[in-house]
Amino acid sequence: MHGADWMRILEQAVKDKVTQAVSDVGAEGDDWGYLLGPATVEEHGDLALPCHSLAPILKRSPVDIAESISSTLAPSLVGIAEVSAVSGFVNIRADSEWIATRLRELLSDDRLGIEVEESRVAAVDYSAPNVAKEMHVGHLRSTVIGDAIVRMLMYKGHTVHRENHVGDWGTPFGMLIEHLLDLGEHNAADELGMGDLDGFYKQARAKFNSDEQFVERSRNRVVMLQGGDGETLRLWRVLVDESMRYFNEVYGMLGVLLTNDDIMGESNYHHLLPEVVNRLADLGMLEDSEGAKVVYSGDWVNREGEPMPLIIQKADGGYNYATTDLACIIDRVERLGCNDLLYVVGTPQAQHFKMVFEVASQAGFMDESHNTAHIKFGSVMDSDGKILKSREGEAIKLVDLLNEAVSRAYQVIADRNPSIDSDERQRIAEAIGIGAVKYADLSTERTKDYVFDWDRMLSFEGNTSPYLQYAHARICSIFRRSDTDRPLPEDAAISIRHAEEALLARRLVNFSAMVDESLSTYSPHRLCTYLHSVASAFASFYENCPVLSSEDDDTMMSRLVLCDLTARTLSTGLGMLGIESPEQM
RNA sequence: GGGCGCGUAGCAUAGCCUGGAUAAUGCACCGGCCUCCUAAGCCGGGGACCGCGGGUUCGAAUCCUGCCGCGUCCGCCA
Repeated sequence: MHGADWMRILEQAVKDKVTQAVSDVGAEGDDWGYLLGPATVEEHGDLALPCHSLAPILKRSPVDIAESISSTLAPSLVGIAEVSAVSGFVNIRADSEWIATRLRELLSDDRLGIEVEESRVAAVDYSAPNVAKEMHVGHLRSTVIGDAIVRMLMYKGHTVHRENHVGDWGTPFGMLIEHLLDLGEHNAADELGMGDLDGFYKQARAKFNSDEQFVERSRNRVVMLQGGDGETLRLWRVLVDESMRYFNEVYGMLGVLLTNDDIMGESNYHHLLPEVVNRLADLGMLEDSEGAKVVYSGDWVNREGEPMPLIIQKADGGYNYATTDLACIIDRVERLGCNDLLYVVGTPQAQHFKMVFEVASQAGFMDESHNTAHIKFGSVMDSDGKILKSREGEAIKLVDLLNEAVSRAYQVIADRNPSIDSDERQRIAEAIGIGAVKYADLSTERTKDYVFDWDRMLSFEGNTSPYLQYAHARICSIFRRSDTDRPLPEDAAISIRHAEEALLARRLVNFSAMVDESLSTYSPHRLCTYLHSVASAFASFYENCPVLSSEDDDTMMSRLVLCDLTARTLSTGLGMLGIESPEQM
């Protein structure tokens, strides 16, 4: 297990010696190095080697073996780590001096140890709001998680295509366009531009459910839209543009990277849909089912236990979302040259994506060199344990949540730090309020459902982004008060003497490993957990190890190094999560 | 009915992929700490049959299996 703390650099430094020591005690043949892992009990050390599985091979007790290995290993790790044996475990603890040297390396490294990887090309499909529908808290997850993954990939040196697969096509648009006409184009555009998407959609839906004439008009309008009627397309464009204007406002508030350049709505893949059908037909994969063209793949079955197909083209000639998703794959592989196809989409679509990926592979739209991942996330539930849907009318608008978060943050700053003027206060309130909302979503394991809790989203205490930002701001405050400029001298002397210094130093040295762990599993929450542990270690250090009033200049400089690295680790880490790090709060 | 996922202190979560020592964190609760670098904080404390039962293993929250509960998906919506 590689939890919140995994001292990868120590593992790399000692691995060969450990393997050697194990074989020296007689366990030859296999490579037993894999037994080496993070110590689960912090007091025992940084790394541990459990010797129990060697016992049957060596015919000795684990305690005995651990002691043998320990005494062989200890001399070879002088200057790196201390070795001890406790109840069948060999424990390895990095020397303070060795860690100090690692810190000095980080001090002069802008990337804080995070390596640039061989560059891949990735498409990250995320956010994907629906035109003329309100963005509610359910959209937050995809947008925020996707954005964090994009930032991590970019930091690691990959080329990333952000793909905002906006719902801008399909049968509802007949209804929406007719409603637009009923309201009067100008009025409707105003309403949409004001961000009252919910009202607009619900009114349209209500008419559709009660007015047969309206239903008829809507149907006709869909036909005109799909037939490419000029005026209809123009009206459709109004809906899309007004909605996008509103979405961009929300993106701006949220501080995500998405812009108009990233919009690749469903309508963009229109021209590829016949191509999908043709290619599948040429491969002989298409079968007829009551007039529809479908692909049977895998062993999916429906309610009746019959094989379940992926529908490619409906009997009426229309296309399905599966077809669009296949077209996307063609586009991303062939036009964009992507290696990684990542979809930040809710868990309910898991089966759909499995089927789509399967068909795409079979059809040769992609091959073994392509990595697909459905980065699924759980649903936001209401207090009854039911999935939260905008249609139900109870869902909280995302903008309202964000505004509330900012105004609460504004109030807290006014209470705690009245010296900050109101412009600056507003700017900081946005960083803190928005950060808190994003962090609340990012910090929990993404596949789990959770019940929406207003207070949870708006909390500024405990494992929240304000806690991390607070640590950062305190450090900035220390530097403001000191007469030492950053960046600090590269040859600064570092000495780790107190327990609080040692704990903080250990955390700092693990940053790059934790970033890699977080990205490799597409799990931003791991980075959150790690950053919280850094901030927490800093808070203890801050209380117990005075910096500016240290006993001597060397101690002060050493502590300033810890402060500097902590601040940079926090701001870099928060930056990957799309959260700002104000210098005061 | 079948597929997938989830179940860890009062609440909310991490740990599960890759098995290891006393199950970690936050909120809430109890007790301490601001003449001292920002108390959005720190220090200490209580609180858990890791859903239930089997199995594998020297060792299981973690792997396998059965059951229970909840969620979600299951052909022309996306």
